[in-house]
Amino acid sequence: MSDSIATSLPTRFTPAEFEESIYTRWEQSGAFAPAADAGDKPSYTIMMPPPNVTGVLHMGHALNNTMQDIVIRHRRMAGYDALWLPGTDHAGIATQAVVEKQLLAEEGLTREDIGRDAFLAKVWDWKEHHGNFILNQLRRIGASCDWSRTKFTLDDDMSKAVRVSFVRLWERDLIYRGARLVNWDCRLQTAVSDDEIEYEQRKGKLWHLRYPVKGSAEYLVVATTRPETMLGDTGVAVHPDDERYAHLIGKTLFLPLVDREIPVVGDDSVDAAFGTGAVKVTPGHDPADYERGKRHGLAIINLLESDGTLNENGGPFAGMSRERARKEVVAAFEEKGLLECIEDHVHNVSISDRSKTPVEPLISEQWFVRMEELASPAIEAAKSGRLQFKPARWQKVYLDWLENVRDWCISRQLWWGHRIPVWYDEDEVPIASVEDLAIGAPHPKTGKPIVRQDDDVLDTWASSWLWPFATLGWPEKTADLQRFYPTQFLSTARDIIYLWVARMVMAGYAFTDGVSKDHADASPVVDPKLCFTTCYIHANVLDAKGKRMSKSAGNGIDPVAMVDQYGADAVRFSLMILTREGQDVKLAANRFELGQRFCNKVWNASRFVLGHLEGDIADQHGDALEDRWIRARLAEVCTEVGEALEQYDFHDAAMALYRFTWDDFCDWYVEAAKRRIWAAENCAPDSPEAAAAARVRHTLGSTLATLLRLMHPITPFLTEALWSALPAQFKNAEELLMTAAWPQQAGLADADALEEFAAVQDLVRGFRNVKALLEIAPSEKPQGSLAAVNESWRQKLSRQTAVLCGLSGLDSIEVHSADYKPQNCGTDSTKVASVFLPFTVDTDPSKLKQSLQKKLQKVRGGIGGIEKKLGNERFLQNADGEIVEAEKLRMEDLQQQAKTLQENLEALA
RNA sequence: GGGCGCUUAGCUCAGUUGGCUAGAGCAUCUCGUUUACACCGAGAGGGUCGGGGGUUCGAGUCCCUCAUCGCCCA
Repeated sequence: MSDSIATSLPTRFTPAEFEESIYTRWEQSGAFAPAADAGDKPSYTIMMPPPNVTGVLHMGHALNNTMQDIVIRHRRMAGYDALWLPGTDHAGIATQAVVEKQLLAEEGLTREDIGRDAFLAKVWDWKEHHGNFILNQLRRIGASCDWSRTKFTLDDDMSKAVRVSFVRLWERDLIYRGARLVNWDCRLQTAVSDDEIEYEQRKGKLWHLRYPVKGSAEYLVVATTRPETMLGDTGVAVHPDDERYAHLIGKTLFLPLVDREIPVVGDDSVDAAFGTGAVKVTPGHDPADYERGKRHGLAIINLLESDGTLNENGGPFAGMSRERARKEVVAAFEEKGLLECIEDHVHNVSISDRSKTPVEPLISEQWFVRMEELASPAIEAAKSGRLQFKPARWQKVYLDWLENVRDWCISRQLWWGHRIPVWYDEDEVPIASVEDLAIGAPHPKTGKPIVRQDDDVLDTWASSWLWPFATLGWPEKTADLQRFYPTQFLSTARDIIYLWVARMVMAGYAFTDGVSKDHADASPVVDPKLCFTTCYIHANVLDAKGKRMSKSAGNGIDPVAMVDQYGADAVRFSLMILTREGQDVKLAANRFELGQRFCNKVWNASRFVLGHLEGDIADQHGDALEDRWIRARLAEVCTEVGEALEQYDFHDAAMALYRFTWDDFCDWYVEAAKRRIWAAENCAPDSPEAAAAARVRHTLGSTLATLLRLMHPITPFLTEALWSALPAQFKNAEELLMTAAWPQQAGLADADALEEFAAVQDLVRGFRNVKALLEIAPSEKPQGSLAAVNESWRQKLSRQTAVLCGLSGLDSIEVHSADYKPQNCGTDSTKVASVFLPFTVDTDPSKLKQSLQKKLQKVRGGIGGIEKKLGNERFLQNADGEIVEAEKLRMEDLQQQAKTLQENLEALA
């Protein structure tokens, strides 16, 4: 190797020294953004799922964004007008909570203390300072998104989009205000949706309470996990078929402590086997009871203030916290002799995702969106196959939710977010408006003066469901919208299929009529309102024990720390190899060594190649078997990787590259190529050896160049660094690999070369194996010989003695025909030939014998299996002709091998 | 209660529509520092594919059932 490259490239890949400058080069080249003029390129768009603006990059983000980056890099190279648009969402509850906490800690103030406007100014201030943190982290993993189009869900144009969407739904009468039992987060004092709730198994108690029956000495005993809610009971339900209580249905009970008379009703929903079989009904504070109450016309009593303390309906317990009221209520029952017993009980508690406190079902006034009508085109899109899920099974999850969709509570009692664009006149008549309505201005419908705007804000999802098109300028018919909508690929986590994926699809159909351009000149758009055609549901990243990584459990692995330690390419490549489609990935930090080793291997193989590209390089390929073989393999791997990426099979693409690079290129081709390169070192520049070496260099260089292109989407930094060291003749004037062309056809299909070189590999393994078994030192170069099974192979192998010698570590090889039977030799046999190495004086053939016997046994086992098949009439009748033929051929091979193994063993004896 | 997924070598996982003697990486053992790489090279050992039943000429693969673990919905 010449000194200049050898000394300029370190022997190990040191990603930290390259990554930053390479990222800067990419960014400064402008290649992250689609070209100003796309010509007739078809567009390919990915909208990045916007992380929370408060967020910190975790492994799930790293995995998801790596996949998106791979897709967009591949499409960009493959000639698409490729846009990957990044952004963040304003994460109403989370962000408000962060700033409230800070405000309290630093100034001892609550948001109410400083007022709405001042508080919002503080949140914006926080966002300006911290809001880009997670996006900057994405740069570290190499994300090639178009930062110039970065969006935030509270940007002015996004806010406009939210208002327009709200007003359009309003005009279609799909928005209504109603009293509903909602999940109330008492800490954050807002409604949260069903989807923002986690269920946690907790140990609790089951209190058995006695309710006296009116006009009788009897008690009806109810069991409850929440005794304090009895203050809001308006009935007791039993199963109509439950004989224990049949006589009580229709009777009246005295509700203790509050002296209310409540009825006993029969209801099918009661599980007679649970508790006492009698259920207290609290329609104001339990969803199931709410339904029961509706069926039986029971009153709804609300017991709670918005902070979770009991209100005046709590009677003597008013003003107490839920916890205190529970103790006091139980004590009161005990005192009156109405507490039957207390059981231990494990039950599910609903926990608010955001505050991690138990939610209270609470009756309150909220805004809702009617979903049924919006859901139907989204259902149809999936059923017709226009919307594809990958893995496909997630379609069922999507459809299940849409087909049973419930109305969406879109109001949140927060300040940070899109304030609901509804104004009221003095009679509380509401009206929605895109433009602000001034206080005192006439109500557009009633003409009476507007007195106030609704205080609440919209659920964050009510802005992110517009993400695929609002980010492109909707509702304006912008050039971007026409150019990049609809999008092609959405990659996200399974737990937001409902929250986000389904709603985006609905929004696409509800709002994007006629916005996309006619793509007929490029890729025809089948469904111009379908916001993406493929929804990829990525794996969950688990810790080494299979538990979900979470901040609270402290078992997360910080992707940025992993990038620091192993390099971004190693992290990316490892994730892709480890993550099989549809399969969660268990991760420990040391798993990234896999990618690190691979990157180092690529680095060093490239060092070797680049070091030898400083000599004369021919403009023609080498013409040896191994040259033809590596080109044939390159053609195969090129097809494999291209197809895998088009189908979003990231694991398959990474695996194909790993196999080709390590096994084929490094272990076989480069090793084989050394022979001719070194042979030329002592020859004149015009010698045949020098000419051969120049052609080998061409094949080495061009193979590496193509390999770098193929690898670039997965390991962009490494390949870009190596690309810049590659001589111009291999680069086709493409200075930046990131924007270089994807190889459509590389290498050269050559079935003969594949078969012949596979035979050479078998023989090399045979020689190496015998050499090891005879305990010949690797540095020793004995003289070998081989006996080909037939004349055709004898001739072919005669031409490959040089490469066989070089790879097997032999001095020379004699090629004989099948009848060649040397004495005192160690042997092995392959499909096409037996190999022989002479014993030395102190050879102990016992290991060799053992090995041959074992192999013979295995081969005979195989023969037995096939004999059984071929001897079976029904196999011959039923199996495909091709299969039968293949079995017969295999049989011949195995019998040939058994025969030579047998003979070779006898020769040893 | 309903649905989905996992179970293959010591560990982590691949195994297309059923059809080579079930593969890889890590770990283990032996040998080696040969001018790209010890984050390396060569060789080796290691699995009755969770249990049972069925369909079939043939099952890791399809069907039934049981078990285990995990996730989602109610």
